[in-house]
Amino acid sequence: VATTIREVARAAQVSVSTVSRAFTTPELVRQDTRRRVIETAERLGYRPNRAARGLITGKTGNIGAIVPDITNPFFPSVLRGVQARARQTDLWVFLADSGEDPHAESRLITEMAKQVDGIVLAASRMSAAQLANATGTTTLVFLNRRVAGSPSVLMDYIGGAKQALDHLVALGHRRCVYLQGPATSWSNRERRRGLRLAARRLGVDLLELGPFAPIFESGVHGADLALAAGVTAIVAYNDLQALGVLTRLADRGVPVPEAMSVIGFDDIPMAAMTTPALTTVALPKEEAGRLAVDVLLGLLDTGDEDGQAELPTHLIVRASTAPVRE
Amino acid sequence: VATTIREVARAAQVSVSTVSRAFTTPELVRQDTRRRVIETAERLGYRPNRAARGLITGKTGNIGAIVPDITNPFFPSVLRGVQARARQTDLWVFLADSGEDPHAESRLITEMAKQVDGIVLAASRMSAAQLANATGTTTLVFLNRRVAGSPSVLMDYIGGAKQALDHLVALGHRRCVYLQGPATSWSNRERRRGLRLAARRLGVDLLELGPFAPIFESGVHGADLALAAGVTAIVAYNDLQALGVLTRLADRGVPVPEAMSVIGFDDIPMAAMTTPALTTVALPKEEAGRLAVDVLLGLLDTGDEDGQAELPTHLIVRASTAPVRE
DNA sequence: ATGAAAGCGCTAACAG
DNA sequence: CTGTTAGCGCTTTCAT
Repeated sequence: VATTIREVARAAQVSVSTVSRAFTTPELVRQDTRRRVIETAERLGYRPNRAARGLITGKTGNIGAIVPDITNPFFPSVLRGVQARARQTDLWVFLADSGEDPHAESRLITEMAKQVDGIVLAASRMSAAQLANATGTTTLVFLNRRVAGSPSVLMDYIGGAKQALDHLVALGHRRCVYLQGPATSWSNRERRRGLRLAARRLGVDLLELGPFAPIFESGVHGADLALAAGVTAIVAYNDLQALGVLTRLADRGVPVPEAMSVIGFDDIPMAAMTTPALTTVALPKEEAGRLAVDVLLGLLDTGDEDGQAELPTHLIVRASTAPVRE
Repeated sequence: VATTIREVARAAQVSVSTVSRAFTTPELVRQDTRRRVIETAERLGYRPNRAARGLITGKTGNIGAIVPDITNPFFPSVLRGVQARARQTDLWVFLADSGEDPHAESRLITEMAKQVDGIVLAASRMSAAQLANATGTTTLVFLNRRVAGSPSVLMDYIGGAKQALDHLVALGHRRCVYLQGPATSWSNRERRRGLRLAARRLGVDLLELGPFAPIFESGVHGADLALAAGVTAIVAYNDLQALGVLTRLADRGVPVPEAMSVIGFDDIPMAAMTTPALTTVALPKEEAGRLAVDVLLGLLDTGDEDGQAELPTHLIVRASTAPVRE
């Protein structure tokens, strides 16, 4: 039913190789021949079969994107970046959701490996051992996780955490709590590290709670804990948690930002839409997705291990933070 | 680098055909031979090359999923359903985001067609002409759009709209506004139709505003319009819009639900997390995604045009609706 | 029950 | 610049 290269060749009065060349290495075909071929192909509705091509070139023209939870608003943004950049290079992206399960994640990689040129692995939750095992099956680019010897796209959480605490200190806060994310999350460890560093430098009391799942409900949970701890500010692992904090605080009649300041990480769309709007460390989500594909492409083309790219982050001050009350 | 069927054949002392059969038609291979083959394959880490297989069987083992905007929380839920069901059948899913652009959507279909067995097209924004053109390139299953002669997974918006208005009327509301979604959206037309039907039957004044994009900002915009129109209740095209309404109303000092009732459609995760929590017509998003894949699979297997499946919807009453004030 | 051989649609030497 | 030929890894007749 689909037009093949042979039919085009016959119709255009050339050999199949010429048709093939007209598409893959046009500079090797005489101008007018090429035009004739392309026109004929167009007319016949010919589209090269990528599977057949891949069989011989060894490249599939596909990449994979694996995320822990597609319903976490952070990841759709990343995926949009991945997908947009892939489309520009005529690459297609296989989507997979590991459901926050490291084991499922590792299985997905193995099974996907055969039909992709590489995989963008977002916020991998795998253990070091699983990681070592997965590396090697196919070209992997990590997003939001640093892995020794593997290319990755990172974000400057140390800087972001510093900005968050500087902001809080400028407002007079001295006692804050950090609501942790998943224990398996590299970003959580990194954000915590940044917070600790800054807290020590600034002489701020930093209490760490958790780990918690990166979801709204954890914030609801954590808010009560923070309240009991008597702090004046809460830094959440991500915006989803922070939103949960906001809701719980409102329910308990604690005015934000008057009685408690709240900061998140991510800057998901909803962060700007709540009342009060959320102060948060904004992350370049789409850009990270695009960059991850670039890194992958670079790796495939030149084989150079570009190592780790780190993207800047910046605090967006909205309405959920204010000077500490006397 | 990857193990091929030939190596397995040699190692297991059989021909390649036997290895092939052991995987695809095990009943044609003697028990012990099969076991030996499978074991050898396992040991060698052999995984059949799907592209090569597809070349000859004509099936790729891939399906496509196209959504208008992956950052709209409705779609990640659908995608999760699609992906989960696909994985159960050892199918892989290509993801594409059309960016709400009908033209891009139609191009994506054509380009994707060659490498998939079928496509789940969520909330297609294409015109009837573009639709007619796209049908036929590959097997298409529509989700949230009725297309004559094409299989689709629909939701009962008529029923949902009825529930919403019944609820409003029970609370004493007589004048409401409907904030429309995109003009190109079938769900918008359908929800509007359901609302009109119910309004007529119940003797409710229904004012229609829009069309608007299915985003938060449209709700902000629409809230002012609704206020000026002097209604007591707002039904938004979707939860994102409804959230915008809530925010704007709060900013303008209009208490919800005391001075205005607000209802959305979708039941995105955020709907339960706002203050007040949003009353909304819940849609079976994941289920729809799974069902779409089932329909697609059925179509591919048996070729039967199952026609249109319609999933039930139900109103979830939360805190954004209340009796109209005297 | 198993093997040999013929391709699926395409690209990549290798000749001219 | 273009054509011929040999496969890529696999499934599927057709024999045996």
